[in-house]
Amino acid sequence: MASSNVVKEIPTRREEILAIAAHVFAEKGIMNATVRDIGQEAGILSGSLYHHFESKDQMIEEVLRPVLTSLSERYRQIAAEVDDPAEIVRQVILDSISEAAARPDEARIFRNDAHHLREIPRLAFIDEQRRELRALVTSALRRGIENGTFRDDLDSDFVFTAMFDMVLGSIRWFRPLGRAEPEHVGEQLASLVLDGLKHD
Amino acid sequence: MASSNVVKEIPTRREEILAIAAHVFAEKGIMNATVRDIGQEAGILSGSLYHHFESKDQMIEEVLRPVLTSLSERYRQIAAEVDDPAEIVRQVILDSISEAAARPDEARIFRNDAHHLREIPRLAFIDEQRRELRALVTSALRRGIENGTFRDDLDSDFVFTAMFDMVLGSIRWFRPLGRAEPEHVGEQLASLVLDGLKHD
Amino acid sequence: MASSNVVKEIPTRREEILAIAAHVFAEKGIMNATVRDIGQEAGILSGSLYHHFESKDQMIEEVLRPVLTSLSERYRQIAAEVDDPAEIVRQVILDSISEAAARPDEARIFRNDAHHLREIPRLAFIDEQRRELRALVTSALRRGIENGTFRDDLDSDFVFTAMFDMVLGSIRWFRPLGRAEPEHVGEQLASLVLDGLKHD
Amino acid sequence: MASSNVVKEIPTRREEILAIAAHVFAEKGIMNATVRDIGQEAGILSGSLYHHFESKDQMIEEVLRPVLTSLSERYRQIAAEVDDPAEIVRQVILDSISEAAARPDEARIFRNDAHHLREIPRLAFIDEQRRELRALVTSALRRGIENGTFRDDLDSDFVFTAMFDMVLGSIRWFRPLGRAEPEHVGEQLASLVLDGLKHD
DNA sequence: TATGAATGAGGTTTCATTCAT
DNA sequence: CATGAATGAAACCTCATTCAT
Repeated sequence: MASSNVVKEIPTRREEILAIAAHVFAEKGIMNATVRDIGQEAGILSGSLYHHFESKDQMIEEVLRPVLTSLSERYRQIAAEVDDPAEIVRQVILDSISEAAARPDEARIFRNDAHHLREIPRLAFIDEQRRELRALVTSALRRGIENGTFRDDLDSDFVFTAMFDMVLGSIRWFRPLGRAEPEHVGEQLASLVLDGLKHD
Repeated sequence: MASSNVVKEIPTRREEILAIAAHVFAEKGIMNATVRDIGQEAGILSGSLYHHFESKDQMIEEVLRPVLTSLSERYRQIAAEVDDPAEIVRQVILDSISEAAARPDEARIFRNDAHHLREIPRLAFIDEQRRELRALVTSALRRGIENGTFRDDLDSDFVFTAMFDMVLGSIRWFRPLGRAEPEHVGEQLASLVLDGLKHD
Repeated sequence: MASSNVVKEIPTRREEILAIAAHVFAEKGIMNATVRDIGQEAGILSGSLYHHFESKDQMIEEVLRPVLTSLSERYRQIAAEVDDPAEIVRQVILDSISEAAARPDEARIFRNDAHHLREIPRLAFIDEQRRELRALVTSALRRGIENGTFRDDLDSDFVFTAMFDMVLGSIRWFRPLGRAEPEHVGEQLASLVLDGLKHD
Repeated sequence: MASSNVVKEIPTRREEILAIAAHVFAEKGIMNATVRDIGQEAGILSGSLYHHFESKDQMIEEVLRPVLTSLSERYRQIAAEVDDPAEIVRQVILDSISEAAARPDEARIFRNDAHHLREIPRLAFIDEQRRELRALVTSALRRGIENGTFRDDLDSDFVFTAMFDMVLGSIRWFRPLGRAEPEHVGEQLASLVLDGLKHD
């Protein structure tokens, strides 16, 4: 009882497999990755995976849900604590990128397979969470336009979409795959979005 | 003889099927779209597709190659005719988006399935073409940094990647699916990249 | 009318195609050769073959029947004209090999696909012709045993089978594919069968 | 532990299926036999075969390789132990026929489908093994010619080919399909090759 | 005669999933 | 917890054949 609160849990076999599955999904793509691939990587037969999980879709869900839960919390915190619109945009970008860096496999899955995820019924929560995030960001954008921080000739929804395509794309740049530290990537991206390419 | 120069050719059955295939690929994703889907949409049996094409992969190739050929030409023209780095960036964005608007199915395929395309051997030309484009854009970015147009604290390669994630993402906004004219989307995007969100 | 008796006919398109088909069948094997292969080699589409022939099986039949008819005649002539059993065996081997040399494609088909031919109903005549030949040869063998020319410890049917496996196999040795003239191959084979490997 | 050396192993499901596959291949021919045929004979669906084997070609390989391995060993033993060229020829024929009698399905496959086997890449070992055997036999033949045992007017390579066409052909004569015991067939064949049809 | 398009049956293979042991 | 065997649906592809033009 005590241990479960204080000490980092020894991962159960289930969690081990989930981590492996995440990696396989990221590496091969959700559609391309077979349960056999996952079993092989885990050192068991594909059929044995079904002692731990109901289906491949359930594995996908359990891989992705924690990331979104965690992101959701961060975004709510930002919304509650930060007031300046530009700072909200910056924090959302930095936090998203930091989360992606902390869970690189999951981030790659979102990046590469967003399209396919949408067709899995039990993954509907992804879209919900995205709507929540969109509301947070676009409301900040609109406030920024009102108070004169942001230009008024850009569509908020459009800017949100573009921002997040960049965020998801930027994970290709993280070490060790790419060449930059996640913090650096986040700063460059936030700066690009807020200030643009041109000087002043 | 004269007419073949002036009048738009009647599409052959092969071209008809190719257009249908492009749509199915865009709609369902390359991996998810089956040859049966394509056959059904074309009103023939899946096996009959092999009268026109050698394989599903060949269809994919023939769907995508023309877009890249056409883009390649445009980019070379820009490189040859435009000098100002900021104008090059703007033109590349506008032309890419206009091409995406002209061939919405193909654009969606690139957007949704880039990851899967990379694993099809005969589609290696996509990566080559991407490298060519990257060279053009990053060289303009570097010149812009040198002559003081662009900020010198942003990595050129990184900016290129981010730009193109946005370009591909922006196709979701075109009419009739979205709500904006492609020209408008292009201008917003170019402006966002060049000037950023913030006023001045 | 006169010309058809004296002059060698200009081959009709039908006959041209038949020759091509024979070659394709020989090269790829009857099962492996597709009507598309034949059409391609003939410079027309596979469907167009059906203006000349009812089916692939009919093509096979028309390719093979003339060889058997011709062989049948030769064998009957030998049976009618030759008396000495050893000479009959020798002549049958020489004539079979000379026929195989004259129609190399057909010979290869018999050699490689005998097994498959047996399953095509309209090719039943092949077995009939084989029975006829067997009767001729084994009768000569038995007469040879009776009159003391041949050893009496070898089974006639078995010797016939062995002889013809060698005959069909020997076509691999003809020029230009192999290294010997058909006449030479025939003499070696007849001599091997009649006198054996050992001296005297 | 001890038992695994003494008692004949219980065949695994894999081995069972392999034996069934060998039979189906022999019966219908390699090209004509479908994986569905094999599955049906094994009492499972064709797809289930792929739990045990990677492909139809792999099944063919695993069916044929043991025969060739076993033959190879026998031939090496003969080469090591026997000196007299005529005896080598006799032993090679007898052993080949005894092996063919022990594995009738595999022998029929070689006999009926040699031509098709050559086009399966992973079956290249068949040709290698054939070359090894050819070297053994032709070297014995040449030594026999030198020491006066064999006639010097027959080409060694040609005799080898003819011999083996007969050996493969002779399997049609084994009980229960044919009418003779394999040993008897072997003796007749060896005697025919060595001494010929004619008396002395 | 030939083309171009299509059929329809059947081929090999893949894969998520189930279940007795 | 895991294995080993199997299912069943569906994937891509092949090919002899047909037929309107």
